[in-house]
Amino acid sequence: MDFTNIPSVYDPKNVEDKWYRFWEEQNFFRAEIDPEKEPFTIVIPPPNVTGHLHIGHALNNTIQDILIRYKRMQGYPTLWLPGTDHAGIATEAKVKEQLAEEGLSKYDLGREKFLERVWAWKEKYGDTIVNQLKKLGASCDWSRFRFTLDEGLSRAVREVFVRLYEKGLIYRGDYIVNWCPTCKTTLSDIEVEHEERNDKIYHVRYPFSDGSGHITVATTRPETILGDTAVAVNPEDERYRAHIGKTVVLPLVGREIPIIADDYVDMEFGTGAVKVTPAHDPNDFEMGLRHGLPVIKVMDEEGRMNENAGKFKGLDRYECRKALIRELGEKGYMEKIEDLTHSVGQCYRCDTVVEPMVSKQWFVRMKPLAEPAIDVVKQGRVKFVPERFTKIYINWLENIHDWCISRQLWWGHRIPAWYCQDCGETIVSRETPVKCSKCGGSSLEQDPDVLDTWFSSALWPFSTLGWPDDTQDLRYFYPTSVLVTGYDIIFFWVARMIFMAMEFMKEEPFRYVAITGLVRDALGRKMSKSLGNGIDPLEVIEKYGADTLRFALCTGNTPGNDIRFSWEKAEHSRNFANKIWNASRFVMMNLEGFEPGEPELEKLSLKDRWILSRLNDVTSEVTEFLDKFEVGIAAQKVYDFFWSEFCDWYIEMAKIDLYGDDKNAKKKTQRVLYTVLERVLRLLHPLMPFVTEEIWQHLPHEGRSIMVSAWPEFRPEWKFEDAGDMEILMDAVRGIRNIRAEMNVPPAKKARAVVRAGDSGTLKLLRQNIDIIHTLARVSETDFISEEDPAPGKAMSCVIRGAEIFIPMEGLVDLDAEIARLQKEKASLEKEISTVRKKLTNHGFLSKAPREVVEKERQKERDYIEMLKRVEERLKALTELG
RNA sequence: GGGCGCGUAGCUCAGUGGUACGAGCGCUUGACUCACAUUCAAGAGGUCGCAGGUUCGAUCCCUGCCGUGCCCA
Repeated sequence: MDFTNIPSVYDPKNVEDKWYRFWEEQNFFRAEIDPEKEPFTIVIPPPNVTGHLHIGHALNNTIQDILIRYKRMQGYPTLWLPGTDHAGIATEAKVKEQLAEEGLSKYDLGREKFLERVWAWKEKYGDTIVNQLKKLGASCDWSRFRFTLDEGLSRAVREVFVRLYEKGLIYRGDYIVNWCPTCKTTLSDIEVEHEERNDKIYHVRYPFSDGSGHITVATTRPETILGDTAVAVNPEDERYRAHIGKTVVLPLVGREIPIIADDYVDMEFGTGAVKVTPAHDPNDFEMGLRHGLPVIKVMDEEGRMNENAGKFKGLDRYECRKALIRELGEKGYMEKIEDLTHSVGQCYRCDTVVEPMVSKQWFVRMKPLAEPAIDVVKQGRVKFVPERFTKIYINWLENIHDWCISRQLWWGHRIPAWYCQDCGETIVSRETPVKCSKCGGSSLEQDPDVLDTWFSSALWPFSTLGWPDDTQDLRYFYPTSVLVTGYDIIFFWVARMIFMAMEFMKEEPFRYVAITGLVRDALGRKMSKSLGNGIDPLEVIEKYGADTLRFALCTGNTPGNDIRFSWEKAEHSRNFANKIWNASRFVMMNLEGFEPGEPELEKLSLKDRWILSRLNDVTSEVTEFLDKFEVGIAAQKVYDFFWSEFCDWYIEMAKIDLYGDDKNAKKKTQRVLYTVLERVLRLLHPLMPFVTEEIWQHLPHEGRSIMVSAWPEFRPEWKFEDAGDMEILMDAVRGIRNIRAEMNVPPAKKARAVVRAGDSGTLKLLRQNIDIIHTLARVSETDFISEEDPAPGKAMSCVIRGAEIFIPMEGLVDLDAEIARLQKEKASLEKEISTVRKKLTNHGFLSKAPREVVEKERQKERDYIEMLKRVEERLKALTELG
């Protein structure tokens, strides 16, 4: 076969789609149950169904695919279960935007029509992200694809809701919740983001009812004055003790409210007296409960003042604030206004300032559910990688509040609760009830709200495998092996999956949680639309290929740490893909007459033993690091080996045999080249699936695809004692190259060399492998002289372990320069010797350090002394010559 | 206020109780050498944040401090 027509630049276009199609057609992604074997399972963190692939997805899914491909090659029945999430708020927002362009609101359409629109939207865009994952090379089992709103998962959601309700772990009640006036829905506590803001704090006088003066309270939200039902002070506060029990008149409102004492009040903050608005502040709400205060809600769901706000009714909360400030000032109630920096809660979706509000909602009682979820992690049955996230997780669950799960949206799982219009009974049921279980009435109305999207994704690891049915998949693939996700959703998702799994499966949902960091831009900034600094992964794929994107995302990646991504980085990875391509091209071009087979051990030369030995090391290392989810280090190891050792050294040395006359040597070298290349391609496959497949299919191979070939293993017979001797030869080559470079010897001009070896071992080593030095250092011939022979006069020299090499320069030598160079080398050797000696004369070191370490130092000392001796002799000779 | 991460070559980051082996980019010098100029060769460049402690030995372990970023309250 003629390989010379293979282009010298790798072009991923066509190649990638071709192989993805091939893998799919061959059913390689499909997980098959094999009861004899232990499975390896990952469930995908389901992306938003109408979303598109961003760089964070690319990173996260690349890591999953690497682990899946690696384990698949190791022979595990491997399942990567894909799917998408209906993403209530986000999806509704998009469809609402679309409607707005037509001048419509979702209320204009009504629930049913609106949902039709959303489903249509989902049909249109739901495949986008799936196709993008395929572009990335994701080897998901698409036959098991799930969507959080599909029938099976919806059944799981209902089942969980009903069981928790029956157990008393889900309840409905009037509590303070976070309300987003833009999204017009409640939010759970973690959906509120706190941000420091520069604001004002208003000191307002509340006159005593008896006319004996006033008490001053401080607030950042004056509009809530309208809903105040008390003023609170700390019982220990001397300033106010006498006033406790009195009443004050609420400015502009006229309502008489009591002054109460409560430990919660911070005497140091503001004036030490606080207004209490149970309907619009979580702490005030608690205080209201303790003191039996009335709850007066003054705002509606759009953040406008309601009928309880009197003449302010209809004003937006901020307009109302302005109006109140003006009027309080005019009427002499405003004592002062100060600047204040405090943190303000905002909606994580739309950044609107969240309004705490009392409202009737559904909640999950968290304490009983949190405990097993804490225990399972403490017992190490679920392990976070890196470990430090364990503490964050446990700390959160230990301080958890009840979870508000009802959302005032239409897109989602409707709450399976019905209210009897006749008797007011609440019916929670798996099936839609036809009549009231209490009064038998048939006018039942289902709760209009839907569940928090995270409620359904919390069930993901088992609902996707068929739960609540006892399916084969569930029995075999659960618990899953590892969850790969970002630290930003540990609370949202990871914790919730764990407590739901402990409640319903009585077993952890996954053994490991591999945490990834954020992908930032080249300057370390978060990628964002507003900054315009985002990099579209599809653009990277389009330009450089998916392998390049994957590799670029892996290198320098440490679990749990943020990484930076830039086009430069992508280019470097592209170069690596091209390097693999060209090295493979070289091997293929030199396989003429190749007879497949293992390299015959007894025929191997030092360079062969060295590269096989290094391949062995790298195989172990890559395996070990992938097992620890350290894809960054694994990538680095295989990169270094491939580029620096295989390409820069072994291939260059292999040319000696390939282009030489010894047919046997050629045959042997072909086998080594092939073996190393083929195995390193397999090591690379999980990282760069496409280019490795493309090349592998061109190479002689057994099996249908590299993706289902066996993961390479350490081979004991490739462990060679003398492999390290290669380093001496490499030092010799580097030394001569160095001399040539310093003396500006043109690359085309071959040099002569004289070797003076100190011991027979080194002499033999150099003699046997002199062709390596000749080829790589461009030396035409070498004379070997003995210890007793004088060194060549006008020559440059380099000292390696056990020998020195001279390059006669025929009068071109700049003696002074050479002397200066040697003196520098002498000084550096002397420094080394002095540090080594310091250790070797230290009794503590000699008696306490491990013997190998001491012996290593001794050997070092011997080597350095010998090298120093040679340098000194050389210096002396040159000085005399000068 | 509590918790956590980071601080190593000009830049971006790896890394380990035993001389920092670092890597990429950048920089200097040379080469279109028959796989690759998306390349090859050679080189310069670091008190591994500061101060203590543990240890025969610490960049890597402990304590404090400084700078920086994040999470939670």
